[in-house]
Amino acid sequence: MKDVAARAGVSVMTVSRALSHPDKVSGETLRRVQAAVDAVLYVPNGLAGNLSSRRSKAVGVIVPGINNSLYSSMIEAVSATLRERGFHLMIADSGLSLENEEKAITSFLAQRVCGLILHNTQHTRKARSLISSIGVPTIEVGNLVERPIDVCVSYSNFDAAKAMTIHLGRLGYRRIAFVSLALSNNERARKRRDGFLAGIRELGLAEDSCLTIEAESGLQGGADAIKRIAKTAPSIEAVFFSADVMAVGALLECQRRGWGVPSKFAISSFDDVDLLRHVNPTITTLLIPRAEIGRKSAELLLARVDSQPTIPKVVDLGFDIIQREST
Amino acid sequence: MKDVAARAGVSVMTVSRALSHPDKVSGETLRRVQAAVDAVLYVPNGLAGNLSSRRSKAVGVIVPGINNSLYSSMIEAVSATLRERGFHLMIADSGLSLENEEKAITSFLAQRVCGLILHNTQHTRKARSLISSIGVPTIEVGNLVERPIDVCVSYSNFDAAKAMTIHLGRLGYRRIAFVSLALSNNERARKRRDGFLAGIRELGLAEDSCLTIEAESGLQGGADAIKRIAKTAPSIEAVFFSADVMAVGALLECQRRGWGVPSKFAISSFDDVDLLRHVNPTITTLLIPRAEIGRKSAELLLARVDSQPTIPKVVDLGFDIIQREST
DNA sequence: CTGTTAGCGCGTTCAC
DNA sequence: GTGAACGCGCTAACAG
Repeated sequence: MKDVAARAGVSVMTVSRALSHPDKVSGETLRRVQAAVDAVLYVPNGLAGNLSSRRSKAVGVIVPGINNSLYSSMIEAVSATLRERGFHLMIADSGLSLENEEKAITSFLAQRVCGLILHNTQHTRKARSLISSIGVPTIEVGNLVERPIDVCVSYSNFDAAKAMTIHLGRLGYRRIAFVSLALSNNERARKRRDGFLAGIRELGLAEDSCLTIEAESGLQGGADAIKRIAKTAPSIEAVFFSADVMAVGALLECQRRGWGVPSKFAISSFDDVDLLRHVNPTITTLLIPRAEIGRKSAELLLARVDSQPTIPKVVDLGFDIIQREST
Repeated sequence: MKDVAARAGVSVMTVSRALSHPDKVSGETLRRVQAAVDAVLYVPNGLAGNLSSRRSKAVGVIVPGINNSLYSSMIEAVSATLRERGFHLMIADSGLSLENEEKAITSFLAQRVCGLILHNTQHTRKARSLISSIGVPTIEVGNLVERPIDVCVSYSNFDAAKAMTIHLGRLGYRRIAFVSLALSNNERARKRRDGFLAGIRELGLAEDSCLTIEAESGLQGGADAIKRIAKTAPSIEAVFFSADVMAVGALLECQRRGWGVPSKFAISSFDDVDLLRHVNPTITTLLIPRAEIGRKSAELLLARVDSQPTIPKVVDLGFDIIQREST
């Protein structure tokens, strides 16, 4: 920056202003500075600027898995929103471990991110106290909580699972199975299970004619689950796969075995991934507004960073049921 | 840090040493410092440290799309490798636009990242000169180039497409169609097309009995492409979908129409996404070592950052052909 | 509109 | 083993 100042024949301060607040500088000076910047291929040192002004333009995002389209569609929306506003995106992968999340938070805080987006609503004690003692704006995503650290932007896993269960009941299915990811260490999965059970009760169905099982994620997990159900509970009429692409794995397994869908098993899923619209039959599912959650989170976070006044503490972005051929 | 020093009854310098080089400090002092750190919930300011030591621990990664499992599986591997070594990950999405890439590079350089990973081998002039004038270690990924800016870690799109084409020829298919993403603005797609044509020539097939078309990405793009081929070139025997999940979209469309695969159309794909193993028939494809590319890129980048001596300029991680039921 | 002064919070370099 | 001074590159707060 000194070089640029010398070359333009002005002070360092003027260069700084010309770059940060172009309107606070005369047109002539501005031109000279810009010419000098181009000549030297000057790249301002954002770190030094951050240190001096005591604020950074980096946002930290922590997700359970980067290579999972549900999270990455949210990240993409966050990324686009941040870029529009000139902010940077730092990403860490917690792999559903609270300890890893805590490490990532510590690491982000050490880099003085101006805000955090956490795809998780459970945290270690230390993580919570760190965030609140530093006072960094934080958006929690992935589940609706009543008392967020700061701000929560999400849909309700409980409500969504309950709504789908009731939807299946209204379609006439009375023996319904619920397949989820491992419940331990996964609050979202537990909330969905609770929503399912609430739906069963509200429908007035016999709880012992229904079923709750856990499965591995992925297509294989779904295929395994449907085989297990056929073997141990053949009277089941509908299966609600509450995560991931398990429903597709189950459908493909049914095709391999010549089992009709929905005649032998009706199938429903939780997220509207592209694939569900392309298989035969198309699969009934919930539409979770992942991209909108990302966009809204980033917007509210930046509003918090600008310390804009009243911001809602909890934003429920809802969900929709997409009825298709598989139910 | 001042607070910590006062609380521990030592100088700021001693605190700094206790945190960075614990072995250079007496056990007693170390204990007192750590107690003070815990008491104040002190989080060291990494930015200030970077500024002072003139190096940061952040790596910038630029991909054409965050929400694309081919890139995100690479990113995940990068993320894991960086975390092991205590480095941070910044991500930007260029959307296949060179202008956006240049902006992202400028932005990363301003944040003084210690290295760059670019999923792209074409860049604007300004981007190239910026990188080389700053001299920041840079890994290019996504296509094998002879003269990389710095280091290139990839597979060869040309060789892979050629190998698959020859594989199809050896299986007896003589009229082969090649479906790719839009060729403009996409060097990888062009290299694959060139590889296909080279394969056709090497097989000694009549070029006019073959076909090259462009399609939209995604399942729908594949479905549209196979319909177009059936209509305009029904004599085609095998279709090589050179990107994304188009092959699955095509297979599902064939199922809807009752067209046998491979009897009416043989189908092959480019990346071994999980789905290809689960549909009926399973789909022949290329295995591109995306995760290994990510891991290797991160490792070589960190080696460059540590200014380790001789590093290969071009690393070819190869590919494999996975023969399945669809061909 | 422009320049001057004084740090931002840490690491480096020397002394002690 | 420990501490004091200085500077990294920039910007906030004044003064001119």
